[in-house]
Amino acid sequence: MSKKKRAGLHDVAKLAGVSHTTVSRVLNGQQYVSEKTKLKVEKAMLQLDYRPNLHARSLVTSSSATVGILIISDANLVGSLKILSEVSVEATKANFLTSITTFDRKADESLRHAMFRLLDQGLAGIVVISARKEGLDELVQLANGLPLVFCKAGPDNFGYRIKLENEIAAYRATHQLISLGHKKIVHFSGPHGLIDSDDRREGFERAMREAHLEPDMIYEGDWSADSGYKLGKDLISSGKKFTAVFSGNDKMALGLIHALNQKSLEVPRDVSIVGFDDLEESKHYRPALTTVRQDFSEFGSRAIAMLQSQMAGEGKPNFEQLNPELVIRNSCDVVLQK
Amino acid sequence: MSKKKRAGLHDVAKLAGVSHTTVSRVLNGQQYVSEKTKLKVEKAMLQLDYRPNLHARSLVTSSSATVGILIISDANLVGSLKILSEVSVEATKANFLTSITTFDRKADESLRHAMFRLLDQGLAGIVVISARKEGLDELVQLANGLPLVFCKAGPDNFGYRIKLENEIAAYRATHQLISLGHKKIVHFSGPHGLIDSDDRREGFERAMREAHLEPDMIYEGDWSADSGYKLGKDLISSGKKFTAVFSGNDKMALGLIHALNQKSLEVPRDVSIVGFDDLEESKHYRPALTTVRQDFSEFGSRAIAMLQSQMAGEGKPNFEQLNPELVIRNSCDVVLQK
DNA sequence: TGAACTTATGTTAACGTTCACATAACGAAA
DNA sequence: TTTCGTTATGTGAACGTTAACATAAGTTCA
Repeated sequence: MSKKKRAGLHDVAKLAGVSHTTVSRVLNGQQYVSEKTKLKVEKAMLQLDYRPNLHARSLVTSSSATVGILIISDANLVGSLKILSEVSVEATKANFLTSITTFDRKADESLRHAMFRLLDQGLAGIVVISARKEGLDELVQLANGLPLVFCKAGPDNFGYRIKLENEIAAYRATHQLISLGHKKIVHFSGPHGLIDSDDRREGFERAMREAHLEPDMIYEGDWSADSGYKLGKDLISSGKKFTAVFSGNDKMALGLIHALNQKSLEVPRDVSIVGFDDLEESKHYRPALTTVRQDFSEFGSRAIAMLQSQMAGEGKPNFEQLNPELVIRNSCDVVLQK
Repeated sequence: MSKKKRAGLHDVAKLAGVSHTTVSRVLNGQQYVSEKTKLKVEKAMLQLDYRPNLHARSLVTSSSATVGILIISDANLVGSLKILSEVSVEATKANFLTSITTFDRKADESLRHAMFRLLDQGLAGIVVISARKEGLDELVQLANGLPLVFCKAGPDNFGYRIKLENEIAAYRATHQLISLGHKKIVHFSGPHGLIDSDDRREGFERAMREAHLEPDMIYEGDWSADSGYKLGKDLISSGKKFTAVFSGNDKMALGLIHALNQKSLEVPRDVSIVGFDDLEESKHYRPALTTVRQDFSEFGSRAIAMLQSQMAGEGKPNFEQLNPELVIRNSCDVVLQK
């Protein structure tokens, strides 16, 4: 319960018998400090348990070594949180602090306002994590040159963005089904407007068209297993013929399997299914799910690297895509005559 | 690309024809400002697009309206991230900013060091999210009176803590199995030392003992479906007799079901299972899982409320527990003679 | 009428840094 | 020796706020 005030540069300086500027120089590892005084100062710092006052530093330099993260929340919050965590860890490694703020599109607050929360802190850069691109242009303007990186969705004309190659992955997943002989293929998509949903749907459509199949059976869910279940029931009761489903994510695929099973339809005997995400547990579904593995692990390091390259003024906008991989398991089979 | 410097209090003051102190008073909504000048000042602020410099403010008040969140990462990162998100949202509602830092017990960094990252920022309070209690006492000391709240694990003698009633929930889950006539009940626990694992194991043991059953079949996993699968295979090949399993979480239960199915054992016909968590998808497992629902939704608001009560100096340490609920579905059945 | 509050505003000094600039000490080159 | 460059250190002014204190103007009341 020491009521003593924290030691400042001046206190250290006095103890070490030097000027506060010299202490500052030692603190920032600048040149032109003799080894001898450096040692003296460091000893004094230790002795006084000195810790620099970041606010004072930021005030004078008008920027703190902090990266801000703006999470625009949507259906798939967990995914965004994983990216958040990644970014935060990498930021720490690069000696940045992390400040976050969440924006909920349903809340009665403007995105502008949320962005100001970050901007007011005088940050070194901002990472925006969003699944929709609406309103994101405004952020670029507001940032006004401050280093900025978008994860997942981002404005079309803005260079610094990181996303998965959803379209290609979905193309491959669909193609897998087609190459097994399926022709009546259904797609369960995520909510309209989410970049993941849209990209995957487009990949599906492209694969179908290339095979001269009509991509006309598309059902929209909300990523939840519940919605997959509901969509499955709808699909079955619609009486439409289909032999395979490409689900926009694994959880909806699980719900679908449930719905199928309730009508005594088995996977892959009656219906083949490909999912998307490769959740840790997807291999334990019944049957084990063929799916697309997403690798979030590089989001963080790439985001920070992009931020740093902007800080260094290196320019070079680079649009990075991360490459998912198809994992073949038991939920698909060659098509039977029906 | 306006190269103009941001307007400060002085600029606003000059434009409004008052002193910067008056502007400061308007800014902070203090009394003793006439309506007339208040309007003048507000107009000037708007005109100059004034935004206060938080660093300058923090420097003089030596505290920023920011809550820090320290996440101590472990096996169940997703759970911690959900709490993080909750806390952050509630903090924003209460007009706090949020600064986070992650600490990985496996990294070659000390917990001390991670805590200093937050402490150095001169925060208004800190929320610690940890699944293990090791090393947490030190944090209380380091905080040195700064408002502090622990989510999940916390030092035994520290008042401000929020956790689920894991022990009671596990007791009920186990009791459910016992009341269906099961006697040979296995428990799949999470990693030793995690507060969730330990509490659930204790609840299991208490229920067993009260029913005069020996809680001697306890297997330790790591929360993953993979580990549940592996444990399931081990259990089966051990040849031990059992009719029910209380799994420490739903994912391990899923892995277990997988392992059981591979040996042509069906749930609940051959083995009854109760899980823990009630994941959104657990009702779509095959069979739908009887499990314990965890409600994280109050973690955030309670944590912030606790922080605020400490800031206000209200004292009153209160140890809050959140109450989970048993959800009965199809994975349990009365015991058959075996 | 003026003493004593209350309300409204201004003056000035912190807060703990960094940074531009001035200066001191010390060799090396002339 | 003088002069000059390099290295080492100190001085003092910012940075943009808040807060203690001083002062001015109004209002109440004896």
